[in-house]
Amino acid sequence: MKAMRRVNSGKVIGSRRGRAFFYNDACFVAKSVLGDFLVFRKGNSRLIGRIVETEAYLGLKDDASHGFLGKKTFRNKVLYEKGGLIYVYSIYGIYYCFNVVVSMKESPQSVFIRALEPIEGIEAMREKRNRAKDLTNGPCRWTMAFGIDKSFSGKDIISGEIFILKGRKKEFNIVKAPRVGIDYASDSKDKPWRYYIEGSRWVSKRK
DNA sequence: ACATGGATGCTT
DNA sequence: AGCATCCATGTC
Repeated sequence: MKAMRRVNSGKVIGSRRGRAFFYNDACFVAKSVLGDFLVFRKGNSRLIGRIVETEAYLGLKDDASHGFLGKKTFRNKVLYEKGGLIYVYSIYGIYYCFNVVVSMKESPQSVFIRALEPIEGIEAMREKRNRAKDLTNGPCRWTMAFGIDKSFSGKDIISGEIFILKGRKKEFNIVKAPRVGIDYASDSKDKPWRYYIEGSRWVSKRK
Protein backbone atom coordinates (compact mmCIF):
# COMPACT_ATOMS: atom_id res chain seq x y z
CA MET A 1 0.00 0.00 0.00
CA LYS A 2 1.32 3.37 -0.94
CA ALA A 3 1.73 6.06 1.65
CA MET A 4 -1.46 8.08 1.90
CA ARG A 5 -2.06 11.37 3.60
CA ARG A 6 -5.11 12.53 5.43
CA VAL A 7 -6.54 16.00 5.25
CA ASN A 8 -9.87 17.54 6.08
CA SER A 9 -10.90 15.28 8.92
CA GLY A 10 -9.85 12.01 7.43
CA LYS A 11 -10.57 12.47 3.76
CA VAL A 12 -7.81 10.62 1.92
CA ILE A 13 -6.59 12.59 -1.04
CA GLY A 14 -3.60 10.71 -2.34
CA SER A 15 0.13 10.20 -2.59
CA ARG A 16 2.76 12.75 -3.41
CA ARG A 17 3.81 13.36 -7.01
CA GLY A 18 7.46 12.43 -7.42
CA ARG A 19 10.30 13.43 -9.72
CA ALA A 20 9.51 10.94 -12.48
CA PHE A 21 6.07 12.44 -12.98
CA PHE A 22 7.52 15.86 -13.75
CA TYR A 23 9.94 14.39 -16.28
CA ASN A 24 7.00 13.95 -18.64
CA ASP A 25 6.14 16.50 -21.29
CA ALA A 26 4.10 19.61 -20.58
CA CYS A 27 0.81 18.49 -22.15
CA PHE A 28 0.81 15.22 -20.26
CA VAL A 29 1.56 16.84 -16.92
CA ALA A 30 -0.90 19.68 -17.50
CA LYS A 31 -3.70 17.16 -18.08
CA SER A 32 -2.62 14.75 -15.37
CA VAL A 33 -2.48 17.27 -12.52
CA LEU A 34 -6.12 18.24 -13.00
CA GLY A 35 -7.93 16.92 -9.95
CA ASP A 36 -4.66 16.80 -7.97
CA PHE A 37 -4.15 18.83 -4.81
CA LEU A 38 -1.65 21.63 -4.44
CA VAL A 39 -0.51 21.78 -0.83
CA PHE A 40 1.38 24.59 0.86
CA ARG A 41 2.56 23.69 4.32
CA LYS A 42 3.30 26.64 6.60
CA GLY A 43 4.09 25.66 10.16
CA ASN A 44 1.07 24.07 11.79
CA SER A 45 -1.42 24.98 9.13
CA ARG A 46 -1.63 24.31 5.45
CA LEU A 47 -3.37 25.62 2.42
CA ILE A 48 -4.79 23.13 -0.05
CA GLY A 49 -6.38 23.71 -3.43
CA ARG A 50 -7.61 21.25 -6.03
CA ILE A 51 -6.13 22.00 -9.42
CA VAL A 52 -8.92 22.69 -11.90
CA GLU A 53 -7.21 24.62 -14.71
CA THR A 54 -3.74 24.49 -16.29
CA GLU A 55 -1.84 25.42 -19.40
CA ALA A 56 1.08 23.66 -21.09
CA TYR A 57 4.03 25.73 -22.35
CA LEU A 58 6.16 23.60 -24.62
CA GLY A 59 9.43 25.49 -24.53
CA LEU A 60 11.75 25.64 -27.53
CA LYS A 61 9.11 25.29 -30.24
CA ASP A 62 6.29 27.23 -28.54
CA ASP A 63 6.31 30.94 -29.32
CA ALA A 64 4.12 31.68 -26.30
CA SER A 65 6.65 30.06 -23.95
CA HIS A 66 9.25 31.99 -22.01
CA GLY A 67 11.68 29.33 -23.25
CA PHE A 68 10.92 29.80 -26.94
CA LEU A 69 14.00 29.19 -29.11
CA GLY A 70 16.11 28.69 -26.03
CA LYS A 71 15.78 32.22 -24.69
CA LYS A 72 17.48 32.28 -21.30
CA THR A 73 17.52 35.21 -18.88
CA PHE A 74 17.93 35.76 -15.17
CA ARG A 75 14.17 35.56 -14.79
CA ASN A 76 13.53 32.28 -16.58
CA LYS A 77 16.74 30.30 -16.16
CA VAL A 78 15.05 27.81 -13.84
CA LEU A 79 13.08 26.61 -16.87
CA TYR A 80 16.27 24.92 -18.05
CA GLU A 81 16.60 22.89 -14.88
CA LYS A 82 15.09 19.46 -14.29
CA GLY A 83 11.38 18.86 -14.02
CA GLY A 84 9.82 19.48 -10.63
CA LEU A 85 11.23 22.92 -9.91
CA ILE A 86 8.94 25.90 -9.40
CA TYR A 87 9.04 28.89 -11.76
CA VAL A 88 7.41 32.07 -10.47
CA TYR A 89 7.55 35.40 -12.26
CA SER A 90 5.97 38.75 -11.58
CA ILE A 91 3.60 40.43 -13.96
CA TYR A 92 1.95 43.86 -14.21
CA GLY A 93 3.99 44.99 -11.27
CA ILE A 94 1.75 43.49 -8.61
CA TYR A 95 0.98 39.87 -9.44
CA TYR A 96 2.78 36.53 -9.52
CA CYS A 97 2.34 33.60 -11.88
CA PHE A 98 3.16 30.07 -10.73
CA ASN A 99 4.51 27.35 -13.01
CA VAL A 100 6.08 23.94 -12.56
CA VAL A 101 9.06 23.11 -14.74
CA VAL A 102 8.62 19.77 -16.50
CA SER A 103 10.62 17.46 -18.75
CA MET A 104 14.40 17.09 -18.69
CA LYS A 105 17.17 19.55 -18.01
CA GLU A 106 17.71 21.94 -20.93
CA SER A 107 14.13 21.45 -22.13
CA PRO A 108 12.34 24.62 -20.96
CA GLN A 109 8.82 23.22 -20.73
CA SER A 110 6.44 24.23 -17.98
CA VAL A 111 2.92 23.84 -16.69
CA PHE A 112 1.09 27.00 -15.67
CA ILE A 113 -1.36 26.52 -12.80
CA ARG A 114 -4.28 28.83 -13.61
CA ALA A 115 -6.94 28.01 -11.04
CA LEU A 116 -7.67 26.05 -7.88
CA GLU A 117 -10.72 25.00 -5.95
CA PRO A 118 -10.19 25.95 -2.27
CA ILE A 119 -10.12 22.84 -0.07
CA GLU A 120 -8.37 23.62 3.21
CA GLY A 121 -7.25 26.85 4.87
CA ILE A 122 -10.05 28.80 3.27
CA GLU A 123 -10.22 31.37 6.08
CA ALA A 124 -6.50 32.07 5.74
CA MET A 125 -6.96 32.49 2.00
CA ARG A 126 -9.81 34.91 2.56
CA GLU A 127 -7.68 37.02 4.86
CA LYS A 128 -4.95 37.21 2.25
CA ARG A 129 -7.49 38.19 -0.38
CA ASN A 130 -8.97 40.98 1.70
CA ARG A 131 -12.45 41.78 0.51
CA ALA A 132 -12.13 40.11 -2.88
CA LYS A 133 -14.91 37.68 -3.66
CA ASP A 134 -13.09 35.42 -6.08
CA LEU A 135 -10.61 33.49 -3.98
CA THR A 136 -8.61 31.23 -6.28
CA ASN A 137 -10.22 31.17 -9.74
CA GLY A 138 -7.41 32.82 -11.65
CA PRO A 139 -3.62 32.50 -11.96
CA CYS A 140 -2.80 35.58 -9.90
CA ARG A 141 -5.77 35.25 -7.61
CA TRP A 142 -4.73 31.91 -6.19
CA THR A 143 -1.11 32.99 -5.79
CA MET A 144 -2.37 35.97 -3.79
CA ALA A 145 -4.53 33.67 -1.66
CA PHE A 146 -1.54 31.40 -1.03
CA GLY A 147 0.98 34.18 -0.50
CA ILE A 148 3.20 33.05 -3.38
CA ASP A 149 5.86 35.49 -4.54
CA LYS A 150 9.06 35.52 -6.54
CA SER A 151 11.06 34.03 -3.69
CA PHE A 152 9.48 30.65 -4.46
CA SER A 153 11.03 30.50 -7.89
CA GLY A 154 13.67 27.75 -8.08
CA LYS A 155 12.31 25.75 -5.16
CA ASP A 156 11.68 22.04 -5.57
CA ILE A 157 8.08 20.87 -5.58
CA ILE A 158 9.24 17.34 -4.74
CA SER A 159 10.91 18.04 -1.41
CA GLY A 160 9.77 21.47 -0.26
CA GLU A 161 6.88 23.00 1.62
CA ILE A 162 4.85 23.16 -1.58
CA PHE A 163 3.95 19.86 -3.19
CA ILE A 164 1.28 18.08 -5.21
CA LEU A 165 -0.82 15.15 -4.08
CA LYS A 166 -2.30 12.88 -6.68
CA GLY A 167 -6.10 13.03 -6.87
CA ARG A 168 -7.62 9.71 -5.92
CA LYS A 169 -10.08 9.41 -8.77
CA LYS A 170 -10.46 11.41 -11.93
CA GLU A 171 -14.12 11.27 -12.69
CA PHE A 172 -14.51 14.35 -14.81
CA ASN A 173 -14.14 15.46 -18.39
CA ILE A 174 -11.20 17.57 -19.47
CA VAL A 175 -11.92 20.50 -21.75
CA LYS A 176 -9.16 21.64 -24.13
CA ALA A 177 -9.05 25.26 -25.23
CA PRO A 178 -6.64 27.91 -26.52
CA ARG A 179 -4.43 29.50 -23.89
CA VAL A 180 -5.30 32.83 -22.34
CA GLY A 181 -3.41 36.11 -22.58
CA ILE A 182 -0.85 35.21 -25.24
CA ASP A 183 -1.81 37.56 -28.06
CA TYR A 184 1.88 38.21 -28.62
CA ALA A 185 2.29 34.64 -29.91
CA SER A 186 1.81 33.65 -33.54
CA ASP A 187 2.23 30.00 -34.63
CA SER A 188 1.13 28.48 -31.34
CA LYS A 189 -1.39 31.11 -30.32
CA ASP A 190 -4.43 28.97 -31.03
CA LYS A 191 -3.09 25.58 -29.93
CA PRO A 192 -5.46 23.89 -27.47
CA TRP A 193 -2.99 23.68 -24.62
CA ARG A 194 -5.25 25.04 -21.91
CA TYR A 195 -7.00 22.32 -19.91
CA TYR A 196 -9.73 22.53 -17.34
CA ILE A 197 -12.23 20.41 -15.49
CA GLU A 198 -15.57 20.57 -17.21
CA GLY A 199 -18.24 22.26 -15.10
CA SER A 200 -15.95 23.46 -12.31
CA ARG A 201 -17.06 26.81 -11.00
CA TRP A 202 -13.47 27.57 -10.02
CA VAL A 203 -12.15 27.76 -13.55
CA SER A 204 -11.06 31.31 -14.41
CA LYS A 205 -13.59 33.37 -16.28
CA ARG A 206 -12.43 34.46 -19.67
CA LYS A 207 -12.65 38.18 -20.26
C1' DA B 1 -24.03 41.86 -19.15
C1' DC B 2 -19.91 44.16 -21.31
C1' DA B 3 -16.24 47.85 -21.85
C1' DT B 4 -12.62 50.66 -20.17
C1' DG B 5 -8.75 52.19 -17.66
C1' DG B 6 -5.56 52.30 -13.70
C1' DA B 7 -2.53 49.82 -10.79
C1' DT B 8 2.61 49.07 -10.53
C1' DG B 9 7.39 47.26 -11.31
C1' DC B 10 10.26 43.83 -13.37
C1' DT B 11 12.27 42.48 -17.75
C1' DT B 12 14.40 43.24 -22.16
C1' DA C 1 7.44 49.43 -24.03
C1' DG C 2 5.10 45.59 -22.88
C1' DC C 3 3.46 42.10 -19.93
C1' DA C 4 0.77 33.92 -19.40
C1' DT C 5 -3.81 39.96 -14.67
C1' DC C 6 -7.14 41.92 -11.46
C1' DC C 7 -10.42 45.15 -9.86
C1' DA C 8 -13.31 49.26 -9.73
C1' DT C 9 -16.27 51.90 -12.15
C1' DG C 10 -18.93 53.16 -15.97
C1' DT C 11 -22.73 52.13 -19.30
C1' DC C 12 -26.51 49.20 -21.31
